[in-house]
Amino acid sequence: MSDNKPNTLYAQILVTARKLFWRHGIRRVTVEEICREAGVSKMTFYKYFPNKVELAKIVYNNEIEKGIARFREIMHEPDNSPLDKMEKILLLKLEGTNEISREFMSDFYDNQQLGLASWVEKRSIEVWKDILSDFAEAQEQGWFRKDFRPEGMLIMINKLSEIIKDKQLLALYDTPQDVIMELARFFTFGILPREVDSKGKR
Amino acid sequence: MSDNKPNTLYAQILVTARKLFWRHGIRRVTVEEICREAGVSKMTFYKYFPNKVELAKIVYNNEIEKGIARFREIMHEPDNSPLDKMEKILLLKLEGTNEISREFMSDFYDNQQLGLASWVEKRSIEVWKDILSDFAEAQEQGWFRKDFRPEGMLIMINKLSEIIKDKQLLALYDTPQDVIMELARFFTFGILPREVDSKGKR
DNA sequence: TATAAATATACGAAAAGAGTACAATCACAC
DNA sequence: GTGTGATTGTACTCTTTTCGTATATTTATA
Repeated sequence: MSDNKPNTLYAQILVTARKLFWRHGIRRVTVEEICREAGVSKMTFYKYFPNKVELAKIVYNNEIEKGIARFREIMHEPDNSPLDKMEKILLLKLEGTNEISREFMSDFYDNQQLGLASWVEKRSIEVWKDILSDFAEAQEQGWFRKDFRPEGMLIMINKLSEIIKDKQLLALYDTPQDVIMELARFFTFGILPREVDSKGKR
Repeated sequence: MSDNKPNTLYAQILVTARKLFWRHGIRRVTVEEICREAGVSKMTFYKYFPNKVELAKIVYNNEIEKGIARFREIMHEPDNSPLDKMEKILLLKLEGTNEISREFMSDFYDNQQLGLASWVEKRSIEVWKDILSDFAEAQEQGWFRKDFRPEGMLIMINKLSEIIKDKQLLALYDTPQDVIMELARFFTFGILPREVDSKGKR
């Protein structure tokens, strides 16, 4: 029924909605506007999506899934050293490929009436589990210290991505990439099992 | 009556409105939102401004005036060589200090009903005259070729500011500033009266 | 304490947005 | 060509949002 292949009307609506939601959030964007921008009639919209909020959920889900995919890719790439992985994950954050627009998210949380906040809550627990299992796997393979707790690491990664954007810090280095490399190095060698320490060098 | 000094409620509303209009345009922003963000009651809003559209006009005017002021400053600074002036004007454009948000402007033009488009039209003719008189003055002082037409130059400056942002061009130079310098040099020496050519060097 | 300024709340009127119905149109297989 | 399903455009109702104002209350200040 709902053709989610690219170059379909379904997809057109989806990318248009993402673009608009990203810039202005959900509440500021109207269904008619999405239709106009996507070059699609309102009837077609309601054929594929029940309403704006459900569309927003789908957009959100797609984005999360894209993030996870990229993340998993990095984690499972065998040629990556732990240092490489750390660097790439931080880069992912920095580039914002993995980041969801503030305008978008604040609408998710503000409109409590719609129950979006609790929905995100539930959804992010699933994602969390997903990512943690990846870390656990990596841990079994000896990528990380046995007693290292992945939960804490995820929180730190988020904190780190804030640090990366810090202007004062940026002023100390030539490029954002340099900051990332520095942080990744600093971070990684505090996590690695001692025997693997040497492997992390590049 | 309408206290337009900073740190007044009037000014608070103005800067808040500008911020919101800049990001989302006029139609997406509500009066109540401006009030909430500015920490001001709705009654106070309507004390100082008749309505949202008039507020938008004031925001627009202020911005234009700020742009003209900076422009005039550059044009009248006696220590500036023509090359310097050109460079600084292009820089002004690049930094976006002088640029008005697209979201904002498109609302001005789209809502034909409100007559904003024609209002902007009228307003920009005045501004145009203003700037052109500055150029004429500069021309009398021998900054430019006698047969040079300032109208064409303004159009070219706008075109140039687009060129500056061109990514392919940026790739050829180390920094945007380099592009500007190059363009300013190129542009200026085609405009100067021949006798002044040497003065333009730096 | 008097006075002006600002706020909070509530309200009716107007406008915008959501979602649906239906006839007209388009695209394409047969 | 004809028929079929997908898509559009228009028009409409119903709901929500937004506007602008009225009124009573609070705050700040001289």
